[in-house]
Amino acid sequence: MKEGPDISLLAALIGDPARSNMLMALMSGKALTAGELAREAGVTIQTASSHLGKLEGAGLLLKRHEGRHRYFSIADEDVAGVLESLTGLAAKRGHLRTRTGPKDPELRKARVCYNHLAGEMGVQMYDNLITNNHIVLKDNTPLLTPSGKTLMAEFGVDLEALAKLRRPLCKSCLDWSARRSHLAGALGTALLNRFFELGWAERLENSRVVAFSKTGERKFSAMFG
Amino acid sequence: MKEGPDISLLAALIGDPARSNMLMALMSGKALTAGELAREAGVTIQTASSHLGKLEGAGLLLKRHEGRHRYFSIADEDVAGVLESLTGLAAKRGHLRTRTGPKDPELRKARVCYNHLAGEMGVQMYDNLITNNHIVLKDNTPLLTPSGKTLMAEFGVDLEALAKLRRPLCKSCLDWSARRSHLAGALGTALLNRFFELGWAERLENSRVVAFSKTGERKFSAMFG
DNA sequence: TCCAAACTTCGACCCGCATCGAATTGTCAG
DNA sequence: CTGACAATTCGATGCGGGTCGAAGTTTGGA
Repeated sequence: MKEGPDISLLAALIGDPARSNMLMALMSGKALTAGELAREAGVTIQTASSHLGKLEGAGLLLKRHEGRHRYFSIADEDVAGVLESLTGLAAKRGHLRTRTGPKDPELRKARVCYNHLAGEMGVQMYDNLITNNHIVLKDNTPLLTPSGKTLMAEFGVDLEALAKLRRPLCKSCLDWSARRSHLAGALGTALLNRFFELGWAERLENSRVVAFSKTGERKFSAMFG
Repeated sequence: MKEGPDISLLAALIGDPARSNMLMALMSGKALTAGELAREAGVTIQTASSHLGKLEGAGLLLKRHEGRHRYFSIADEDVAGVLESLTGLAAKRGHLRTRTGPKDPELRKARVCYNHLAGEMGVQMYDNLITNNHIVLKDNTPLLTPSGKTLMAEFGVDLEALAKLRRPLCKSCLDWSARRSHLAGALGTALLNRFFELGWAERLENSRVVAFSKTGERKFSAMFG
């Protein structure tokens, strides 16, 4: 009967409100300091430090020293995937947070998921890439076709640089708001960064919202609509 | 900051060892009584009843009355998906249960995942269906092609009956042991049941192991190898 | 060298909840 | 109706762990 991995350790870790708040804050993809995460979770810095130590010990977070700051970030995309799938189930079951902010509609439209674009616009882009045969799915992992590679090169994405990274180029990630998939992986990250570079969009402070400008959204639609 | 669903409730629910043991036992796909689940989790029946009430209240389990027994089962495939993804992460992080039984190799080879075939043979079957173009992936959801439909009909799967169900015909599910996808959904369930009907395999008591006979495995390989 | 800021460690408190005993309800068999 | 079994409810207990105050450690700046 006692077969397989033990999920209770990980789930209990995620199950504490202070820790889950920190994890959700880190789903913005940014690395945050212990102090920022403490404010985010609404606890003192001592408590936060204890939590962060446990999360790091379990392999859910990475810690990076920088001067007298300690920056924490989500360990990898597997962790991000588990958090998004849990978020999806919670949304479906109606377990919403008590204070739903006014930014909820913007979040559903376009937000950062760890390090790539999620929300309606993320799903739209992913669908468009597939229907235009720029990406094909093979055993659940998206693959860039030759036509996709030329498109990315024209758009200013350095595919050779991406290939040198250890990360997989393409991954799919389930969207909790749209309940559809969007593009993750190194390419997903590169595309989102390119949107920022081109001035199509910018990140709202202290939020996961990705705010597209009028012209930015028009160009996005022209390319992926 | 307080945006999106609250995952801490669900995660805390899964995070208790007794409850996670029950959930893992129910991942066999069978409906189990409160007493069986209590034995499985190693707690008294009163404690189990309390846990099961909470799990049902949160929408993770379904309760069915039958005489003086109450049968519990996983609520739906979304819940099963979250549990499998958590299991995958736990396995990768090495959070194994204390007492790993001798059946571990058999589990990795072929096991039941909620109600369909998982493990190496499950992945093998899924890969074969895709490479032979019996299933194509469209936006992460597998679709049965015409050639796939004739194959299933020849194999004795009543596709019309499956279409009448509310469940999606095909879904993909991430495998914690192989870290690849296998086939879930109504078709995945139907195929596994057909293997049992044909005598190719049978379930080991009190376990998720699917034991193929020699001839059963040979025929399976001839079809999906 | 001294101080301030960021963080960690230690220790104590205390709330929450898992756990089980006892009693209650419901169901089946005779 | 009675006894046996399955499960729920209630109440009491006890432990684990989240929380924060205070002290200690590391780093940066003056």
